[in-house]
Amino acid sequence: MFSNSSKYAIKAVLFLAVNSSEDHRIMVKDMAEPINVPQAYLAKLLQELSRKGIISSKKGPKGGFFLSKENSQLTLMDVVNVIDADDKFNACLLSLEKCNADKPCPLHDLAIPSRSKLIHSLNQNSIKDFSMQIEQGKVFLPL
Amino acid sequence: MFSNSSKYAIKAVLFLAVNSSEDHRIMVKDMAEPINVPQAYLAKLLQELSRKGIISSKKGPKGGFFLSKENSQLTLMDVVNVIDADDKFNACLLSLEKCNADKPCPLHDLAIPSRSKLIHSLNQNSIKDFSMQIEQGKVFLPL
DNA sequence: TCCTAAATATGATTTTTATCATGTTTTAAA
DNA sequence: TTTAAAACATGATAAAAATCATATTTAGGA
Repeated sequence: MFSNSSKYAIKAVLFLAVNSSEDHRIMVKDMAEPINVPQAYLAKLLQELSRKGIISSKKGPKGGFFLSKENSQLTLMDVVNVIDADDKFNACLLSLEKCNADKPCPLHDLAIPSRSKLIHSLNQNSIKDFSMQIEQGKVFLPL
Repeated sequence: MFSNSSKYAIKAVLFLAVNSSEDHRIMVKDMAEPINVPQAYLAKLLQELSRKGIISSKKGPKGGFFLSKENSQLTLMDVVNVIDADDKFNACLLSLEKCNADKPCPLHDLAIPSRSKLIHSLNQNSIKDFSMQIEQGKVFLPL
């Protein structure tokens, strides 16, 4: 479903949402282990997310990564779209070009309703929404 | 969701379900183009499916691949499991080892109900069931 | 100002997945 | 019994994804 990189990105963003702030930045080396992602790979990912405006960063001593107010209003779909193709979620399960509601492939009607809820949630809920769920103990980050 | 190989395998099996029979076998070269899969790659895949007992084959002139009665009673999950890991569908969307109903990750409750219908259908409906749907014009194979 | 700590940029390596190529075995039919 | 058409087996190559390494830039603090 998600590429490895996307999973890492989601984990990193949620970790920042819960643990960082404008004036409490977090360094790569301090989040790599907690979220269980290879440090060098994570560094590269965070840099890309930063370049694309999904997360914020500050260089130099006392620097690190964090989420701005604006950042945390973005959705997880925004995060995923940095890495995976935009149409990933709309593509036919069998990758058939001509598959659509009129001429559905054998898996179409099983796949579409299945995914629609997930897609909707990824698109509607902000990162902030997710971090609130975490803080309320409704969901967990055993990352 | 599915690996490329799994998609190819599903397409090939459904094609055989609709177009082949015990005494009308189909050669690799005659199905590669219709289902839009590289011939050499398809050959390798079909051989693996055959070895694992998912499809049947006959060597030599007038040989080819086909589905036996028993083959067509198998499910698409059986097909997919030849190639992808068995637990692919139960794995957490974020690949978190400790994610479960008691301590769900932020995507858990979105993912599980989402996938359950698909998984159920892949497990319950036989290949024959799918080929009947195709023959009844309910779904299509614009492969 | 200078040193050091951090992100940044870039590229190399490894691993996995997908694809291609080629020789071997089986079997129907001439 | 010979030939040729098919699957079968195995390995080589290519492409993509994941991972690692290293030099550069920025900025805080002594």
